[in-house]
Amino acid sequence: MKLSTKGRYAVTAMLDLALHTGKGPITLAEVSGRQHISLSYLEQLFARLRKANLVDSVRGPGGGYELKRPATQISIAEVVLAVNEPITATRCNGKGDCQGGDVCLSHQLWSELSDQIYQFLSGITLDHVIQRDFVQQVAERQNVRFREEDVIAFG
Amino acid sequence: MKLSTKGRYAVTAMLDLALHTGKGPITLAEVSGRQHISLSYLEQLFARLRKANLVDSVRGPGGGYELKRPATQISIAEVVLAVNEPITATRCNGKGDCQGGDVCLSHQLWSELSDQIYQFLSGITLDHVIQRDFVQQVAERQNVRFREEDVIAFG
DNA sequence: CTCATACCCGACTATTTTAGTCAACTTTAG
DNA sequence: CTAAAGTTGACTAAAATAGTCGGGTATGAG
Repeated sequence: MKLSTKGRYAVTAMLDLALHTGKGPITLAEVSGRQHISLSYLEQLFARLRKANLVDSVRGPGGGYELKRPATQISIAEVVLAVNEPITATRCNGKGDCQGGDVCLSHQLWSELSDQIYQFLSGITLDHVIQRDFVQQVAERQNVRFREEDVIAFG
Repeated sequence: MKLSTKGRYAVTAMLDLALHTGKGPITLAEVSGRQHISLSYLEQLFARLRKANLVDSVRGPGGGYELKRPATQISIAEVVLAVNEPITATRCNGKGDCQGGDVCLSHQLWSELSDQIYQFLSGITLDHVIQRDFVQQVAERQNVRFREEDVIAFG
């Protein structure tokens, strides 16, 4: 699992699509304008998103992209994986280069952790993020108290 | 929040330290040998880990590094943050460059998500990773917690 | 039909990050 | 003193990131 600005751009763009569903295809130009991501870079990202079956493309005038599945059915993990090369284990690529259990320990530990992060992000859909943000804004408007949930949830 | 090979190296090295506590300081040469990370690169990483108060250094012969706090008190999030520059928001760095709420939406959305990942990794300590079964439990607990929040927020 | 719109694709490039090298220096145990 | 170890800074090669450019191709509106 890898999280970088690249994944962030992809997720942001997908969230933009999710926020504007139901009005037909969205052009990348619109996304570019709204989210300030260069059009050409978006084209690269969406080429991968399309290959990963996360979006459908409609060519020609009036065309654009739309989510292939509803926002409730697309996880953040899927989006991030779609645009990122799988992380390489640099040495001992599972081939058996490394002798002794101790040497492979690092990869084992990391892969253990990486799995957990993946599982976590698999549980968050595009819809979750949009709704959370909405809640946040409403809460802000109502001048509700400080973010107590975080303390409760993760303390 | 950013996850790359750099963070992985740092976490791996810290796990190595955690696995060898109680026998005095560990030299970077040892870590390098065991985890196959170049000594010079480890030096760079540990310079940051030291500044972040995650490790203590002992100079001179017989010296090395040791965890500043017990492995149960150091989270993965701390380690990753220590070695990574904070992720930049590229445009509209909170200064107010961007007019209109719509423009800043992307950053809001991402920061929302980034927070969640950070909270998740804050809940995992070095010790948790070493005791593998524990990781599973923590992750499960937090996953459930996250979904519950959504339901509550919505309901 | 045709033309503008929008996706599609590959090559190229600048910048940043990653990963590592090298050399000089400081501290300190023996 | 001397050798072992951390400390620091300058440097660099390779890769990833974040684009740009320029030409395609499909297609719906006129």
